[in-house]
Amino acid sequence: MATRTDASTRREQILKEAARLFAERGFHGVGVDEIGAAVGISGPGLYRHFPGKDAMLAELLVGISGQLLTGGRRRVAEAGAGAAGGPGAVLDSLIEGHIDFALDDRPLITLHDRELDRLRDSDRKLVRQLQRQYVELWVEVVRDVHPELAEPPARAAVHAVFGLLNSTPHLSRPKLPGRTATAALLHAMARGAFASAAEAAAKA
Amino acid sequence: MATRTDASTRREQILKEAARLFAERGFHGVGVDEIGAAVGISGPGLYRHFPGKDAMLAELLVGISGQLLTGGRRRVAEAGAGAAGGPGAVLDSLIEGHIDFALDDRPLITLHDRELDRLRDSDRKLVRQLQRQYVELWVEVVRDVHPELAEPPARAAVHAVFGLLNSTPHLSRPKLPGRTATAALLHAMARGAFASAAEAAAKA
DNA sequence: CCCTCAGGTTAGCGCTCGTTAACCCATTTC
DNA sequence: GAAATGGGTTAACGAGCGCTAACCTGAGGG
Repeated sequence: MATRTDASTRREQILKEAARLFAERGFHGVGVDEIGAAVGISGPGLYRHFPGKDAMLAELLVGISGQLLTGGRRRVAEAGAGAAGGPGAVLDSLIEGHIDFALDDRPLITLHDRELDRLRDSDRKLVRQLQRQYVELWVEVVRDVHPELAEPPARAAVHAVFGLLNSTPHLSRPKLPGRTATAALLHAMARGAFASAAEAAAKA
Repeated sequence: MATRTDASTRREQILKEAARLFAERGFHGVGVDEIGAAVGISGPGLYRHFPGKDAMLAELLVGISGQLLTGGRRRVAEAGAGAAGGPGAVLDSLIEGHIDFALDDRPLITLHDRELDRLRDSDRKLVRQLQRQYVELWVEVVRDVHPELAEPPARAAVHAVFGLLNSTPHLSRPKLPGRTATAALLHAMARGAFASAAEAAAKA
C-alpha cells in the first residue's frame, strides 16, 4: 500500500495545481475539470478529496496565512532571543522570511491578496485575523527599529513593504537577475523604505 | 436633448461602477445584471452602450494604461525641461503622479494588475505594450538619478516600487492617516527604496 | 402629425459550471 | 473468499451566466 507520505501526495498535488491555476486565471476563471486534468484525474474525482471547490481555496488561504504568521513568530523569537545585532536583526529576519516565501511560492502569494473575497464568511474572518496578527507582528518590530514612527504610519508602511516584496510574481522570470541577487535587492529596498518612512515621520 | 457632456455621462457612469465591482469581486464574479443595477438600468440595457462585458474591461484597462503613460511622459517633459532640481525632480514628479492615481482611482489600480489576463489577445497585447513603455520610462529616469543601477535590477526595482505604491487599496480607509500624509509617506518610501537599491548595487 | 431613433424593457436561449448519482474496480481486512 | 473501502469513472441535473430577440416609449425633426 501507499506509505503515509505517498497517501498525502495526491491531496497536496491537487492543492499545488489548484493554487497555480487560481493564481493564473482567477478562482472563477478555472473549472474543476481543469484542476482535475492538471493532476491526471478528471472532474468530479476531486470530490473524493475535497467537499468542494471553495474548500480548496479556503485551505490554501488559511494555510498561507498561518504559515506566514507562525514562521514570522518563530523568527522573531529566535532572532530576538539572541539579541545579537539588536532589533535590526529581527527585522532583517522577518524580511528574509517573507522574501523566501514570495520567491518560492509565487502562486500562493498572488492568491493571498487577490482571492480573499471569494471565501465563505467564517473562513474569510479567520484568514483576515491571521493576516492582521502577521501585520501587527511586523508593526511591533518596525517600531522597535524606528521608534520615531507612530503606529498608523508604521502600519501603512508595513502594508506598502508587503506590496513591494510581493511584486515578484509580476516580473517575467527570464529577465530577473538570479534568485539571490533579487532577494538581496528586495531586502535592501525594504530596509531603505522603512528607514525613509521613519525619517519623513521624524521631520514632520 | 442631453448635452454633449450629459450624453457621455451614462457611459462613464457605467465604466466607473463596472470598475468598482470588478475590483471588488473580480471580473468573473460580477454579472451584467449587477453592473446594470448599479447604474439604475437593468441587465441587457448595457448592450446599448457596449458590445459586451469584455469590452468594458478592455476599455478600462486600455484607458488606465494609456493615462498612466501619457501622464508620465508629460511629467517627464515638463520636469525635465526646466532642469531645476536635476534628475531627482523628474523622478519626484513621476512618483507624485503615480501616487495621485493610486489614491484617487483605487479600483482602477486594482484592476490594472489583477484582471489583465481576462482580455482578448489583441487588447492584452496593447495593454502590455503600454505598461512596458511606462516601465521603461521609469527605468530611464531612475537610472538617470542612480547611474550605479544596471538595467535589469533597475527594472526589478521599478516593479517593486509599483507594488509599494499600489498597496493603498489593501488598506482599510479609516485607519489611514490623511491623504496628504499618506502621499508623503509613500513618496518618501519610494525614494528611499530606490536609493537603497542603488546603494546595494554599487556595493556588489 | 408621423417618422426616426436613442435608450430602455422583459423573455428566453444556449452554454458552462459546480455538484450529485450511480456504477466500477483494486486492494486490504476479516 | 467474501466484504468493505478508497479512489476513480461517466452521465446528468440545476443554476447562473452572457447575450439576443422582440417589443416599448418619449423626444426631436421634417
